[in-house]
Amino acid sequence: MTAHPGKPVTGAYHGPVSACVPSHPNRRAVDGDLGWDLGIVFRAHAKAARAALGDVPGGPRGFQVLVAACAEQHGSQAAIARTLGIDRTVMTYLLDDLEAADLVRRIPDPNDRRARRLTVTPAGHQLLAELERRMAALEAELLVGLPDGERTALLAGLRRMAARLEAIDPVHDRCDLAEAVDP
Amino acid sequence: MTAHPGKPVTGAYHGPVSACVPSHPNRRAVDGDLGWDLGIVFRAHAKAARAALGDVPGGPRGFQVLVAACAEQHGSQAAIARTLGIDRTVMTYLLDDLEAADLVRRIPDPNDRRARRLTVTPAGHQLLAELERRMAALEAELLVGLPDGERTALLAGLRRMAARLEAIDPVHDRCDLAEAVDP
DNA sequence: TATTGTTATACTCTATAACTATA
DNA sequence: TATAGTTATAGAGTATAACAATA
Repeated sequence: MTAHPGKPVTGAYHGPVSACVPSHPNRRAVDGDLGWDLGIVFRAHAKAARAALGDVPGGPRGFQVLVAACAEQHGSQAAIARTLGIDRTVMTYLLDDLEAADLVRRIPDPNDRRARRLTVTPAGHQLLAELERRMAALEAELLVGLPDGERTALLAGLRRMAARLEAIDPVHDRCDLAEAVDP
Repeated sequence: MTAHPGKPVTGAYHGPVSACVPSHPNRRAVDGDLGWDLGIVFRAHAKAARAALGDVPGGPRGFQVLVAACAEQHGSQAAIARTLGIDRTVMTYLLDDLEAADLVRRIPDPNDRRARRLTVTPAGHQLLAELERRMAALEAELLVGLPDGERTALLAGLRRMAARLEAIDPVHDRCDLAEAVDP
């Protein structure tokens, strides 16, 4: 079972840009305080996801690994770790638990005896289907209250933004944006 | 100076809803994988913010406290901690550093001898102005590439969503959404 | 020499509880 | 009894470096 990590993104933070704070009188409502709203929405999603995936071995990251292992059939640990932007040492702990729960299996790569290919077990596929239902429900629940038009606009905007950010600087080391910000 | 916290939200995580992974062939592009995109955008902002606010005593949270203390003039530590959703023990460490840097001051509340009111020093105000410039630049930089229409739609959608989530369950303990998600 | 996967260690942040002093 | 603020302790999570096996 190991002692390892599991769930990242613990909790609070992120910053209001305007000189005031949400629900405060002199808050600048128009400028769309990206950082603050983003933080609220992100944390709401993260918290709901943690709750919904609580029984999955590595929590949300275990789920991610499951998803990625399913998508990249027989990818190596390292490949999948890179895809997800998680450290390979963390991947080891994660897989220890996922494998112990019979959700994935590490199979020696015949072509490269250093590597191990990941396979999702039948139980893994079954759980994955269940988890995706949960996540879809969760997402729908989060978006309740947004008119259809706004909802699609929001999702489209987020997708485009995410795509651009990924293009600039894939997953892990993302350090470019800082330079653009200079006194 | 203390040993204290500082920067939360360390790094990776958050989950793709679809059975696949970004930039992977069989990814469902239309459903707008909220969790995944949200994670990318959030982390990009968080990382840029950490870099931009690196010299501020508590990092992004120090900035937040500064902002809140400025908005809620002479609010008590506890009040501001509640506003920001940070623990009062963390607030202590944060303020130790902010006060040591002469950015805020703890002034005994004459009406309640247990409480201390926070005041932003002149140096604090000056720094705050500078930081807000940086944060605005950062936000603009993040949104580059989004057509004007999409940008306002995205910000509006985020704001509405955040407002609703805040109404459901203010800042800290946000545990309702989980119930809506049931097999 | 570089890479895959593993393990061990140290460090950072957070959560909890205990304590003082007021109310 | 409850609250404001502080302090100390233990825990979860991360990052780093070192290692063995292979390329």
